[in-house]
Amino acid sequence: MNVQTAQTWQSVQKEVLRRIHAREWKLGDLIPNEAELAKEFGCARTTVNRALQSLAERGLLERRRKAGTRVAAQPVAKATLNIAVIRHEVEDRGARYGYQLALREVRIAPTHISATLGVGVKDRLLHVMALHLSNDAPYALEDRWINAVHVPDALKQDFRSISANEWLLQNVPYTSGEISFSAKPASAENANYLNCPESSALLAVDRLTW
Amino acid sequence: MNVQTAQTWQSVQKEVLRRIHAREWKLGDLIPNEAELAKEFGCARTTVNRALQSLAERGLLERRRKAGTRVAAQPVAKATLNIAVIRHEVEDRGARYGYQLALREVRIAPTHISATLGVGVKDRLLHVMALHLSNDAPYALEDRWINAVHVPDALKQDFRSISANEWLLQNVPYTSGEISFSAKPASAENANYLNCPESSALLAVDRLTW
DNA sequence: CATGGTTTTATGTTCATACATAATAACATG
DNA sequence: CATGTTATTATGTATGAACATAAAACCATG
Repeated sequence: MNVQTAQTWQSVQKEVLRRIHAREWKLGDLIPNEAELAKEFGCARTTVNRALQSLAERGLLERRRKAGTRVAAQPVAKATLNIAVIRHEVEDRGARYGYQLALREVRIAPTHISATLGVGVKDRLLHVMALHLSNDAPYALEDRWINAVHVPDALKQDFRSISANEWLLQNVPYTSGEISFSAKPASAENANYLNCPESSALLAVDRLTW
Repeated sequence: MNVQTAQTWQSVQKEVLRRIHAREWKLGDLIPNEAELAKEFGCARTTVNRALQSLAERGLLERRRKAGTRVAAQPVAKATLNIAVIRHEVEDRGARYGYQLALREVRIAPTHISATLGVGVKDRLLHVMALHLSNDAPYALEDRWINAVHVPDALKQDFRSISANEWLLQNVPYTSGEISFSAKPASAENANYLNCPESSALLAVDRLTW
């Protein structure tokens, strides 16, 4: 009953982490309940609760009422990645940012787009394509479909001086979405915009946001 | 002073989110302090604190002692992505998983590797290359350098039946790291292992974990 | 022995209070 | 007027007590 003093929830968390790493508590193991840990650490249960909850959010612990807390059997590493505005991405590297609108139209979307967005095949969407430049060299091609029903203000924007990427982030802070990464060879159209050889390896970031 | 009842920290969070989205609080705005919000919502400051802290973690609010809380001027969208074991990735898609060790050696790493890992140029690292198969087709090529100083047990593993990916996750739960995505054309070596044309577009996931 | 209700238990959350801490603002002092 | 010192203030955190809730375990009843 290794009583310690000066407990903050971070220090409790640190100790719990240590035990997991040191394999005192192995993967899948049930760990002592909050009350016991509180007694051992000499702090309030609330404090232990805060520490464990935070670790559960990170995916290192799995907690269920009544069942108790166990070390995640399969510690799904959760990474948080910061999705920045493309302009900042470029500027943070010390490069000069440039922006160029390539296309802006309101039209019926291709079926695979309307299906993914969950809109009717006949619904009109705002379609914007633009080039982001880093030191005048093509950096990224933005190809975006915006549902005008949810973002009516977007129709008023011409996106000639500000990118949809940045405008949306400033005007429609979103809270949830999906992202997927893939690598694709450059299509003829891509190659044209990006000024690169056809079928070069491109990083495609598909986003879906609400 | 819109007093409400039945406040949970989630409901407070929801209301704060609503105000941000409704632009009652605009980007960069200073919002009322915890005590005021608590009074308005008719709950304890602790509850408001919990709600705001969680939103700050998500990157929607910026908080500084004494300075107060403001809506993030640049709402850096933070996405949490789950890094699964490759085997599960494959199996979750209903495919048959296969694994094949291609190379296992202990050697001095190339300078760009040792530099990134922050080890001496003469330090010996465990180098493992392996192929992950999905329905017998090459799915991913794992190219891994392990610092034997930090993970001595890895030297005892031959990685012939379990991948380094999975073994490490099970035996060395890590807590922090970096990930970067990029697209690369397949090198001759890659193409050989993955059984694909040279210079096809590959998604490269560079990880650095402690 | 299946089934449904009841108890038990571990986590989830709220609250009031108290004190800690960082950072700004106000002030004083040379 | 620059510079260092001292309040002031908003967030950060700990605590014990209380009640909520989900889920497992137990038990009775047909």
